[in-house]
Parts: sequence; C-alpha cells; structure tokens
Amino acid sequence: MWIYINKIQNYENQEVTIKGWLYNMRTSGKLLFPEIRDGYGIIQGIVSKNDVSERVWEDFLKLTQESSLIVKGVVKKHPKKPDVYELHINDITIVSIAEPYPITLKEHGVEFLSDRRHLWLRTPRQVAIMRIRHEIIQAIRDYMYQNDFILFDAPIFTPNACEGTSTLFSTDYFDLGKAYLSQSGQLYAEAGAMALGKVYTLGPTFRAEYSMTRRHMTEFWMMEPEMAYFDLDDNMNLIEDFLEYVVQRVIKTKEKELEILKRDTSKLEKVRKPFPRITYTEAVEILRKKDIPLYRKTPNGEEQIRPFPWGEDFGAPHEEALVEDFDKPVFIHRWPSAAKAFYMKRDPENPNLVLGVDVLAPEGFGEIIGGSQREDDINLLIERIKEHNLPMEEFQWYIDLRRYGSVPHSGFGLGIERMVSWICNLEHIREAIPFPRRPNRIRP
RNA sequence: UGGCAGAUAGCUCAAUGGUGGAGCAUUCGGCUGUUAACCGAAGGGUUGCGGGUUCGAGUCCCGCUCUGCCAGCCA
Repeated sequence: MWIYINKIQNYENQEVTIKGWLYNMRTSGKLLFPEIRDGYGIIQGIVSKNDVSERVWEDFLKLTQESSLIVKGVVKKHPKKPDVYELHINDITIVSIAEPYPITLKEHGVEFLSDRRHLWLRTPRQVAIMRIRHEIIQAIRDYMYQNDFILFDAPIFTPNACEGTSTLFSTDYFDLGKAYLSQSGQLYAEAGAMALGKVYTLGPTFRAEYSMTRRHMTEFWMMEPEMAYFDLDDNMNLIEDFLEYVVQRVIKTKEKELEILKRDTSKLEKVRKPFPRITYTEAVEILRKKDIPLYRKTPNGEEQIRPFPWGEDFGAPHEEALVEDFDKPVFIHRWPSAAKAFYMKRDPENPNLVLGVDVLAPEGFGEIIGGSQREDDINLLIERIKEHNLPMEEFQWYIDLRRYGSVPHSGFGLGIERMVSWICNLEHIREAIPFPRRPNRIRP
C-alpha cells in the first residue's frame, strides 16, 4: 500500500510502498542506509545485501542524490531511537536516475542557492517554511470565514496609485494607455465593505522600490480586511484577536516544522491578548527618554537630531527601541497626518493626527501590519487628494463611496511574508515565498 | 540611490608580493547499524573583467561588473 511518510507510525510491522526521492545514502559494507523523502517527511531505509535480490542491491548502487524511486519494505522501530521508524526495504523501482545534484548536504552561499531556488525548495528547511506559510494562510482564511468576512478579490491591473508615494510597475494596456500593477487592494476592499459589510482581499501586490533589505520584496502577498462601521478601536481589537489566533494555531499545528527551524516557540506562546497600545506621541517620548536620535542624511554624511522631533516617521533603530521592552506585538496609533497616506481619517480630537495604526512584531521583525480608520467625509477626502497631488479623475469612483451612504470604516494590511519571517524566525524574507522577486532577481 | 564588505576548484573557504591548498561533492576501493557516517586513492584551477606598479601580483593601485549587509521607502 502506498503511504506518505508522515503517516508511517500507523504501519508498524506492515509492508508499505513509498514513492519519493533519494535525499542521502550512507553505506556500511553490505548495508545501505538510503534516506528517502516524499514531501511529507524523510525516512531512513535499510537495505541488507543478504536479504535482497542481486537486482535490488545493484539498483541501489546506481542511485544518485535526488534520484526518484519507489520502494517497498516493512516499517520497524529504530533499534536505538524511540519514536523513530525506519523501512526495511525489500524492493525498489527506479523512476529516474538524477544527474549529479548541485545542492549537497553541506553549506552553500545565498547566491548559489537563490540561482537554484527551484531545487533549494526540496531541502527540509525550505519544506518546513513552505508548510508553515501554507498553515498561516489557511489560518487566516479560517479566521476570516469564522468571523463572517467575505473574500473579495481586488484587481491586479489598476489605473491609479493608491498611496501615491510608492513607485509602481507599469505596463501597456491596449488603447487605454498605462496600467499599473496593484500596490494594495484597499481602495477596492472599501467598495466591498460598503456592499458586503466585512471583506478581505488576499493576493500579490507590487512595489517598484529599489529596496535591498531583509524585509522587502518587489512582489509580496498581502491580506487586507476592510470593515464597515468599524472605528480605530474596533480595528485594533480585531487585529489583536486575529494575530493571537493565527500565531497560536500555527505553533499548535506546525510543531514539527518549527522544530526543524529551531524556532523558540516559547516566545510565540506569549502572543496573547491584550497587546500594548501606545500613541505615536507616547512613542516619541519613549525615544527621547532612551535618547534615540533622528538620523538624517546630509551632503557630508549623516547628522543626528535630538531630542527626536515630533512629526518624523520612525526608522529601523526607532522601531527596535520601541519594541524591545515588550514580548508581544505593539500597536502604535494616532500618527502625524503628514507622515501618512491620504485616505486616513483625521483624529477628531487633534487635526494634526490621523487614526492610523502600525503593528510592530516582537523580536525585531518590524512592521507587519499597517491600518487605519478611513476618511469618510467627502469634502475632507477631496481636500486630501488635492493636497497629495493625486489625479482626481481616477478617484471619482472612490469618492462615490462617500457620496452614497458614507459610513465610518476601517481596515488594515498584513504582509504575509513578514508574518512568515516572524513566525519562522527567518533571517531574510527571501525564504518566506517560493520564488522571491527582488530588484536584482527575477529568476528562477 | 548612498555607506561598508566581498568575488580563488562543482560547493564552503585558506594562501607575508616569491612553485595556488584543505574539507565536502565526483570517480574507484574498503567496512553488517550508519546519522551532514568513516577510512584509503584519483581526477579537478585563464584566482570576476580590463588596465597599471614590480625582476615577480590571487595578494598592491585605478576603473568596471556582479554579490552580500546596512540605510531610506514600506507590508
């Protein structure tokens, strides 16, 4: 019977068939120890020359790393290791002999592996990351479904710059001129929320920024919920509940994969409601108390400005200083309006602030969520669009949402790969997606 | 786009300005409980590209290309 390796413990002392690839093989005289992987796990087989036919023995000697094969054998407990099963092999069918495999079990450099991403994905570490990525997305979908959100897919081709700030990838669009690859589905999600109440988008987004850091890609996946009649506090309550659910679900269901990654899950177990909530203004006070200056580029290098001036956006050193005292995600809300996007609603209690919120992940993983209550006053929204020098005609449909039954509403955007990086404790975001796209890499 | 570091065997790295090495991978041989197995042997090089200094350059200098890290932008 053909089984997958993750179900092997159910078949002790039974004969099973495994279809997979040769991960590694050790030899010891007339004993062979092939390690076979099938995508669901790795199992060590044993081939004893005295117990198999000459044909089977000869076939095993032909195998190279990553050759594909089908083996038959009896599942037995490992003589020395409890809870480990191995396969006493009695037959083999070679499916394909692999050419010399470039990725060995030894160390490799980043560039070498990135050039062979299609093969790198077969290694246990990458398999574990992809399984966790899958679980994160599944947990997101389950949470949204259970909480009556409707999946509302936003278009990828768009005529306008949603935030105006980021550079967009452009392409020719028949007789209609330029089209751009979406950098956010938010504006469309707002239309969805007015139709359906609570919606979310989940899909790829694109930013043509030459960002060469461990946290950026030109193509990444984003999950963007949008809720009618939610104010900023409702929004933060949702984020809190949602993040707790996803993190706790993944550490429960993906224990084995997190162990392969050597992830310290005790740090993830602490991700429980409530999360600390500080205002931007309070955050600035913390930075001043810790004497973290603003770093600004000048023609002759860099200058440090202290105390940290109110109104400036935070950089990596500031995020780190704000997060270091907490072991949970941190909300920073009520930002200076000048630093944020046009669609964020002004704080009715202070016109210099917007009702925006960023969520910083613990352990220095930085911003994973950006959200806000949206401007629902048609006149103020038009004013903001003018202030930001955005093409008014492209936003007519968006303004319509305020023209026909405008309501308070809120939403946020979660970077899937940043979430994966955080939960898997990855050094670099390039491992968080099957085929990463960065400014200097589009292959494979 | 700016700052810093780097490019040597298929891979990961070493080599005071003086005959370019090691481990792994590959090929061959040995071993009945191996765990990135081990032991023995063999093959494997236009030192990223271009110029310069020098009796002599992987090594020093200049330019270029590429890669990595950090910063900005953000998710």
